[in-house]
Amino acid sequence: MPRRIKSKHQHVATLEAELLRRVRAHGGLSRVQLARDLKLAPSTAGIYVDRLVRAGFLLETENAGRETAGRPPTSLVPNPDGGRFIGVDFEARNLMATVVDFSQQPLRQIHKTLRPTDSAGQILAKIELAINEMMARDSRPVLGIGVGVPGAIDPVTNVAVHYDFIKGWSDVPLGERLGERFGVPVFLENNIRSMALAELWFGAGRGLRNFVCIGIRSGIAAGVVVNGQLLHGAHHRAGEIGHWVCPVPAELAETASARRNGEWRWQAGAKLEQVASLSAIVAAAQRGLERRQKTVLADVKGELTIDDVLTTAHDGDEFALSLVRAVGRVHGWVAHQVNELFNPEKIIFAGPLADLGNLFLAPVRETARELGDAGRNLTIVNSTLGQYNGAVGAAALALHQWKPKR
Amino acid sequence: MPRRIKSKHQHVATLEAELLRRVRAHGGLSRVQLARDLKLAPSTAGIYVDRLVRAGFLLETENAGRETAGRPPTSLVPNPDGGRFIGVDFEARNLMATVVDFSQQPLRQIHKTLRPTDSAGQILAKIELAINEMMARDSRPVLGIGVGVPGAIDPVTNVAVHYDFIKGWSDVPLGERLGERFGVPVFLENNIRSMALAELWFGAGRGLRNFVCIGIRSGIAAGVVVNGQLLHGAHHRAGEIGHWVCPVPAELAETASARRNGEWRWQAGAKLEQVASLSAIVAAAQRGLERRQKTVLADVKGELTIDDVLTTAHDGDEFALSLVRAVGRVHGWVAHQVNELFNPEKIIFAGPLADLGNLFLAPVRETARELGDAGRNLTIVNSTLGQYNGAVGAAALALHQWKPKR
DNA sequence: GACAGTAATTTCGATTTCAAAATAATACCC
DNA sequence: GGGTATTATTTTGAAATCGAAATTACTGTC
Repeated sequence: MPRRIKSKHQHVATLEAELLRRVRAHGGLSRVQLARDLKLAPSTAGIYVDRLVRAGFLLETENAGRETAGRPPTSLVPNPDGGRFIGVDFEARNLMATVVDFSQQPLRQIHKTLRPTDSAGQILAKIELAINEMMARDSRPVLGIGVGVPGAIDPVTNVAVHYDFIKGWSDVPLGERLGERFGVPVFLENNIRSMALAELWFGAGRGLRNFVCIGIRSGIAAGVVVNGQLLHGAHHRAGEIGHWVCPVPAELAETASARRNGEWRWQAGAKLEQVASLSAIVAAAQRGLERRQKTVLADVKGELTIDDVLTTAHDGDEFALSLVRAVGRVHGWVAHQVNELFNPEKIIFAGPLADLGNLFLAPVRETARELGDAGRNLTIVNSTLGQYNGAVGAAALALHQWKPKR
Repeated sequence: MPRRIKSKHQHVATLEAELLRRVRAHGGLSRVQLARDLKLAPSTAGIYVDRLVRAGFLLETENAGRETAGRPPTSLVPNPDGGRFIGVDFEARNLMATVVDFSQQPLRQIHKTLRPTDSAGQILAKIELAINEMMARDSRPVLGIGVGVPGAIDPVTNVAVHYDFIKGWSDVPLGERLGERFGVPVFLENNIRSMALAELWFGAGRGLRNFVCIGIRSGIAAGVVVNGQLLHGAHHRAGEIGHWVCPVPAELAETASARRNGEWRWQAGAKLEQVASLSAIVAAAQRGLERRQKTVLADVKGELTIDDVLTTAHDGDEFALSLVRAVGRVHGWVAHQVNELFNPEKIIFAGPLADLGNLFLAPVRETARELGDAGRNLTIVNSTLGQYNGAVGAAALALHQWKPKR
């Protein structure tokens, strides 16, 4: 399907950007391989590559010992000194930022804590502060900034539309504001979707064209990649499975009567976020403590946090483990439903639960297998990208959307 | 994003096909409007349109009284005499076929009944018979054949991979076979997806870029349109929500104990197809009769059919109605889940239940609204295309995929 | 070490597509 | 009825891209 681009010059820049993307994704390509990949004539690929080499975005490298006959290809790699990109990822509690060089190697990463009481303005200030820190101390120019924003965004106007958990976070013209402040292009994306991009380019989704990344943090959402592209939906709200109505395992039920029978239960209007998110786990743990469950969590001083529950589970506490397993079973159901609807190659779980490894993953897989035959074709894995996941994805977003000037 | 096509000539044909698609979708466009739509220079659009007019695929028409200043545009319409396309749609019980002219006006439609005992070979023969009937009696050449196939297909090799309800229906090289027999290009698509295409081009999905069509027949599946394109998934199995694990309303529960409390219930492993498909309705009705439910269905002689239940519901029988409403509630839940995940502009229900109108739709909408706030942005409708839905979609598939020879 | 074989890249018109300017066909105003 | 504004289409020369034919830089063989 041909998709034409407005002006001829814009089109040229788009093609150059596409070449850069390929080279980054698959380091060490030759002109001919690029031509084949992008369905260009070899001569055309040559013209563009030469231009990019001359502009300092690509480097020609010697390639190591070769076996085959024929003129050896000249391998191309992105020039690390081509420029830098900054990625920021935040939600209600945390802000992560990273800088990467032109070959997408991370240079530096920082983490800032946000207070739940911070206003939109204060958070904006902290974002700008973080970006400032990342810009400093380097001769290579910053070419773009990517931001993973919680809640809904409008990628056309680059406005952050709304997020429940920050006061006054409505219609924030984030793109415009940062663009003016720093004088470089700014790219926004929803934050679970930028995590999915990180998986697509660096993580478990590398090389795949169809996968789903499910992020479990305070809320739950999915980033869906179809044909190598992120799914946005009609109003950029695709993937909000936190509002899915789901079954509730006994361990996570709120009322005593619901806990009584061991089976899963349909509870009118039970939302996935209220059943199987990090905050739901904390709430369930607290209910357990009120019931005087036998658990080392009882010794925790002060407010119970999700880290308490997860480390306790990791150390083998039976109660904490039972919560993790129950949540895993719910997400096994989620994986099954998602698999039947999308038929992806892989489902990737991201967030602190994924860091627990098999403690979380085993019940997910087991439940998914019980529910569907198709489960056998499906790979379910934990993300291994860690907590800078979203920031790296945001930086990569900027890097991929950016186009060389002509 | 530029997508380049192999050979230059193939690309030209692709562009011509794209122009034809636009003109058909939006009859009466001018050269300039086409150029704007496809982001071509007006001069380029002119060249291609001229070629298509000369080839007899487009007609220039006088346009009626105009108001605005400026040179009036010359409207373009597809030439009905450009050729014909045949569409076939079948599942275990029925086969529908249609011919449409080049402007996608249906010329003739036929319906054949299939026996559950028919073998793959017999069904193949009936398909060829139906196509033969559609080819006859017309001077305009048949340019392509589209087939809506039940079960999984491989659109690359044009092989029908598998379908449970026809004996021996595995790896049928349908595309190759029909192509050799009739000497024209053959295009395959899964059944429900061709219904979604019909909605996209002629029905409730016209002009939309994101919607979901849910087909309720013997099984249940969804055809998902994202950015104006059908979703296929990694193994062409996307949309198989018939295997979703869903809640079960009391009216549809199988066991007496499950029926006891009025609430919905989570039943381990209850699959949507076993709960809320046409066959599930018949089964639930039969269970009701065994319980000696008061209903006019008790008077039906012979095997109970889905038509019996639906007409009885339409006539106001309280028991039959309760089944329809319960199924409607389940699909309200389905609509909610689909909406949260895809964020489509519309959800369209197709199949015999949709023909019941509000009897079915009201409980769907009510449940969807109860479950999610987002439901307010969402339009849920019944298909109005009737039973030739799939066949028309298959014909349109051929028409849209077909490219003029150069 | 010359020579064939092979694959990558470059060269060289030819074709496609573009942007901008010129032309055509209408409505509206006086 | 003639001039002006407006929009659609066509013309025109230039830029992008192509396909095929050199050319280049290797490996392997005698």
